[in-house]
Amino acid sequence: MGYFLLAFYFRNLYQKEYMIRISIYEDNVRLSQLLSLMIENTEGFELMACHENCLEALQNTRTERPDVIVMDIDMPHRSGIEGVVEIKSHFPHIKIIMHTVFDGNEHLFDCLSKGADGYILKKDSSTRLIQAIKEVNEGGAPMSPFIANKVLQSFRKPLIQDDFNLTEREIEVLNLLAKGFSYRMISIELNISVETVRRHIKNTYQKLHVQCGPEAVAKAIRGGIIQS
Amino acid sequence: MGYFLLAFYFRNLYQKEYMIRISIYEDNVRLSQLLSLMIENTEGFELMACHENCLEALQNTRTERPDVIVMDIDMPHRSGIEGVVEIKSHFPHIKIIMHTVFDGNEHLFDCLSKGADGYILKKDSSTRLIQAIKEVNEGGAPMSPFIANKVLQSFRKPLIQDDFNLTEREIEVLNLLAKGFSYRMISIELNISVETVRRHIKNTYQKLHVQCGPEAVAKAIRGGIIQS
DNA sequence: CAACCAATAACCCAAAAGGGTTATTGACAC
DNA sequence: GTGTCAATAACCCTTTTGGGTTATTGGTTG
Repeated sequence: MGYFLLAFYFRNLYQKEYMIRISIYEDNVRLSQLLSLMIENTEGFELMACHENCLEALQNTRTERPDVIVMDIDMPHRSGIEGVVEIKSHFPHIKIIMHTVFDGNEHLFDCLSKGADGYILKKDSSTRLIQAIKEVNEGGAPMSPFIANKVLQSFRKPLIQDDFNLTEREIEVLNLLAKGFSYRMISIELNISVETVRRHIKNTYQKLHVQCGPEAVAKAIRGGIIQS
Repeated sequence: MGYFLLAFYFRNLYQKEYMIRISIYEDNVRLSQLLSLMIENTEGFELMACHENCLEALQNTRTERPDVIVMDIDMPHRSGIEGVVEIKSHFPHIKIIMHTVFDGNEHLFDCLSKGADGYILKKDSSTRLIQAIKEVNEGGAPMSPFIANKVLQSFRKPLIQDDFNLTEREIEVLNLLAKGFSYRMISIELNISVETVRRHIKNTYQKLHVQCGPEAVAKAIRGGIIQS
């Protein structure tokens, strides 16, 4: 009997080590019950708790010590995004998957910049969320296809991005200008006369339709002509 | 016999409509043969062609009319990235999945900004690529977990981003400066004296450790103090 | 209530910037 | 071989910019 208990104890210990500890923040009780059920019935998953808001997120996290948090955004009193900020600032290693109906850019990029590790839409199947929890726990970044696409699109530079026909030399000068070089310093740096520097800058202003250095630099950086 | 041929013809037509047409660009012949085999033996996939470089990418694409292109990056004569640019500029609707060993930021964000629709590392299993082709064809954005993570990380703003202790007013002035306003114009806009504008700008320069307008604007935009 | 700071304002002055005009040279294209 | 254009250079002249110094007012904080 003693051996049996010991074996049982070790078996549990062993299991626990490989269990993914999960906490949920979701104000829709029906949904959170569904999620709870699914998680509890998934091998390797251990549900730590379900919360209807993230007022005590920090407290909860300290006691529950989850590996992965599933976080709704629209919750009473305190948005899930605030929860992400708070949790990530204290426990940056804990993975947070956003689970929300919002598919707009606003919330999406807000969450990502605050450190969310995944973004799954509620309209996706619940099994997708289960899969996402595994993915994020293995270091991935699960996203709904629609979301992944938005993210990729955010990198696409507008192809119509004209470079305003600036010549290489003009761009070179513009770069130095943005670094705080005066005309004189630029002329020394490039081994040309100040007058030529002035000439390049004048041409640049005309092409960019601007009338002074600060405006030119702003336009150039925003337009991707000079690196930011 | 005539009926049989007709039926056969229509069956093929019918099938073709639901086939995903795929072209491959890959200079490693052993790998491309493997991929070819896998694609040809996947239901719903139709392999259009395998190319060892993308010198004729445009030509090829015109005749093959693929739905999805699997594109290596490191190929002789012409990099896959150039291929992406060329193909996407003429056929923006064709999905391109990068399939490469490069997992560095350089190539990754270069490809994404040029319009790649997916990014799968070669070290992933080949079945992952097959799955990715399906995903991208359905409008998703397949990425290796490691890559997805890099992408998400690129959104995380450095939390230590100091605002250099600029006051609201100073930021206001800086914004106008970046819009090409002279001190005089700013003073009129804000209904303060030119001297005060000068004062704000002087303080701003000190806080930013810069000595002129263009440099200040560059630093402010890059530091996120003023919107880009 | 003293200390601090943001916002305001003024003065001096030298250096830098910006607009206009003109010109030469070397490449590349038609 | 003529035209276009990038890169180079010069001159003139006015306005703007930027560094230094000093000072007042009102709000916040210890």
